Amino acid sequence: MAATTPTFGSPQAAARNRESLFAASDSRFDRRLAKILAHATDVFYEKGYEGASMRDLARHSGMSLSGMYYYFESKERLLYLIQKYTFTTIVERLRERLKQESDPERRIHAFILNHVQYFLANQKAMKVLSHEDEALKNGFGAEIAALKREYYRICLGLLDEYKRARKLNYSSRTAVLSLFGMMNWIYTWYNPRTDPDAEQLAEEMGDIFLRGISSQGKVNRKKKAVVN
Amino acid sequence: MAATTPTFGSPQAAARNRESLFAASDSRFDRRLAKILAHATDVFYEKGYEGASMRDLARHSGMSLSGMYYYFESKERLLYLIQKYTFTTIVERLRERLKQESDPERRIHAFILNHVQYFLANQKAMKVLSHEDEALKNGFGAEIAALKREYYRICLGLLDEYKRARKLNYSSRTAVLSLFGMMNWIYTWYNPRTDPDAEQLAEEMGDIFLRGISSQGKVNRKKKAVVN
DNA sequence: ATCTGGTTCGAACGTTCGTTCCAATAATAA
DNA sequence: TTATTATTGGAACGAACGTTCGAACCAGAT
Repeated sequence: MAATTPTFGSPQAAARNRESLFAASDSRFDRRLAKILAHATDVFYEKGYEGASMRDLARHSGMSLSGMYYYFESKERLLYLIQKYTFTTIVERLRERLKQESDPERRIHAFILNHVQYFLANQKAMKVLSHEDEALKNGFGAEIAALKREYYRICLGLLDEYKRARKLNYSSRTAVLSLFGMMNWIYTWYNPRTDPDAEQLAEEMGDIFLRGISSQGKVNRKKKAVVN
Repeated sequence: MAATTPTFGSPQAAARNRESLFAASDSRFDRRLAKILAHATDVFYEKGYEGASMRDLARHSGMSLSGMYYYFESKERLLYLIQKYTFTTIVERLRERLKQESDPERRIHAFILNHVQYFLANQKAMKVLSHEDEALKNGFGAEIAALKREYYRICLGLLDEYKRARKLNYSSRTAVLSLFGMMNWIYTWYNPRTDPDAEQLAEEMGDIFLRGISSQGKVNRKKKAVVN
């Protein structure tokens, strides 16, 4: 219940970040909050949600421990704000990209490119989103879970489209989740100095995945040619 | 240094689990330790390493808090023992399976089947291994990291074999890590009541992956046939 | 100069953390 | 039985945790 109807330490702070989601960081308050979220993302990235203390977060934000509570009511809500913003943004961008593509195969490529690009451009936030999946309880957790389900369903829809258009028959669920696994695992191994950039990585993964789901039956042992 | 030359609370406990790795759970001590590890795996699975307290672990083991320290010197070492045992076992089983396969494609399938089967049969331990990757520091962490590298290299070798045998040219590194992503992500979504069993899941993922890396160029838009 | 509302922080609250000490108990050997 | 060793747990340690409180500070308006 504290999750759905939170009591804020200060009435000014309360009215602000309740619904604004600080997306439009206009006011002084919103701008400062956005900076705190950015620093908190760094700390969560390095120490994990449980491992990071409010004192760590305060120190990295250049603010006192108690001062933090002027901007959010609890550590849990801080994580929630980070995850919600990150997820909302990636879904937003995806929707814009999908508007411009109609071919089922290209739409899947667009999905993958969007995910990988955003993932690498915001690696820390995306790790916090992927890794701290179970950290939020009750209301907070439910809201993020809903966003996740929405994102999942978009991808599922793309794969169903593609399956119908090509008359294939794979399990869309297994395919979606395998694809998510490929992409979300990136944060555990990616090294920007030695590994390919976002566009190339998206292409490699996209090729593996699309070829993987695109033919019936087992792997052919001989070379193939177009017959029709 | 505490990691490489640990001091045990009790001299009896010290000599035991130092090198035995409790694999051969013969003595009373080893059997009890194995049970504690099993219960601790459950708790780490549900609450994470940082989120699980020694008091949680003790309660689930039906033992007093201080009694736990007779079996291991620290919470960190407890996680280390779980991870080391799990990883050692999966590598062991893999080596046995690979002995029986010589065809490069079948060897990759064997790798995937081994991983997925063990993953689903020991889902909790495998989540603790995958998810709590950065929890161990210094000596403990280095040892697990070495096992991980070994496992990675085995898979890399299999993909290189396959690439040479089929005269393909994908990036083995990206391929390995994509495959690991697919498989290790399972713990975030798998539902034994509704999702396919290990053999079928391994087959689906194996098919996606192998077809994905098996052809050159882009996805063909037409049907294919064997010509040679 | 005073007032007002937004912003900051030092100090402290009560709780929980991992770990230790040491006495008590159970098992085994003599 | 007694002597010895292996195992257990109650109580406590100091440190760290998330959160709260109230006083202080700062800006801009009056």
